[in-house]
Amino acid sequence: MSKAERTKQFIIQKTAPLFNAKGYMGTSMNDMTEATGLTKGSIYGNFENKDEVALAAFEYNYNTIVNYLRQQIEVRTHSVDRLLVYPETYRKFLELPFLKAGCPILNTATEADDTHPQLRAKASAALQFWKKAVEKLIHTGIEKGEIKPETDATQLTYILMSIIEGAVMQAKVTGNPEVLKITMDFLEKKIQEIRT
Amino acid sequence: MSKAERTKQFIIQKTAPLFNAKGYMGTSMNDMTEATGLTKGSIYGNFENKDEVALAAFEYNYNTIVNYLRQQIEVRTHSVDRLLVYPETYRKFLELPFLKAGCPILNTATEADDTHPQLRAKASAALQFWKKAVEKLIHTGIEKGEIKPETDATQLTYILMSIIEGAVMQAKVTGNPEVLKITMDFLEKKIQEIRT
DNA sequence: AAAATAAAATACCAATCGGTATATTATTTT
DNA sequence: AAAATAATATACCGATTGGTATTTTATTTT
Repeated sequence: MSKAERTKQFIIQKTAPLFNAKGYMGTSMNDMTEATGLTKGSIYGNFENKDEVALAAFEYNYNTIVNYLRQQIEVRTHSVDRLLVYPETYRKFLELPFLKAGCPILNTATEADDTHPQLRAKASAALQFWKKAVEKLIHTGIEKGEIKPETDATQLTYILMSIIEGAVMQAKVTGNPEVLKITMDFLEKKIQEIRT
Repeated sequence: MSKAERTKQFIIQKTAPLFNAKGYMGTSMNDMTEATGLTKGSIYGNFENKDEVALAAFEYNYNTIVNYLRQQIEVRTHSVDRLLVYPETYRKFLELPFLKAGCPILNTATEADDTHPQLRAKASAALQFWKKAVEKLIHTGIEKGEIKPETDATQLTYILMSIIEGAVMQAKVTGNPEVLKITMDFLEKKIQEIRT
């Protein structure tokens, strides 16, 4: 890895939490130089513009969560236990350092949907990816005989994703984890119900 | 109503859609003069600063939805039918002009939770108000014998709110109403189940 | 180690940001 | 209608925005 490549990664890693907490519009070049300790010239030597950093930062934030979830899922064998990783993770999201500022998909989607086509596309693709991953988990579970074959995979997937995103938004803005506890309890029960 | 009061309302009405679509940071004073046709001096003659307009705009956006929902609820008599107003409304939110840019609570909450304490507080209060309104609808339904007395009002309320907000976010950013159809179908079934 | 190259810092740019003092125009009140 | 007042427009402010050309400093390659 060249010096440039290392610096590039360093900039992404240092600015990613900023973009997630303050948004694209709310994060200035000055914020970025402060967070990295680098000068504007250095940042622009490694990135074309602010957009490019923001897009890379979203990718970084998103991958951090995906990697965490993937790791948690991998160590479990039963498909139902694997599905339970989602409510178990988001139940405690306020304490997870990389989720403290909330879900990057949610944050990016609401800011960018009417303003930033490139970021919007990335958030949209992330949702599609998430949906397919959960659906596959359910289908594999059915094939393995661990999940009831009559389970509506698409419906359960959409319910899981919607409840998580909606509850995360509420818990974050109110500072009250109650909604998280109640909805994740419900989601866990709903997932347990499809066990064969 | 004085001229000043009328102009104030005019400014709020014209800038409110802007704040909902582009956010607080994304809406500039220039955007506001363009949307109103007024000059900066005129806006600052009626408001202390941009913050005050943004707070009033949120209130306006929020009240628009509350009034719409209240009106839809009022014309129904049965508590279950009243609850069904929520999934029925948000199922078609992409077509409702005042919801085209998405839910103002969702948009404001995700932008302001880490950046703008005043807006954050308003979004938080709006959620609390919504929660109490739905809970009361359920409790009244139980008292009137229209809803099963064993219904967990708080749980159903949180599920309703979370699913709606999560599905709205997804439908908005992907442009695909599928998630809305599936989750609102589920929510309607879930509401029908508590009918006595 | 010297030369060549790559990366980072400095110093600057025009444009836009939110905001204001003052002048002008409408609207009320007398 | 005149005078007083309220509301809007004009013209400006310093600060900050994203971005760049150039110089200085590190890092590679020879």
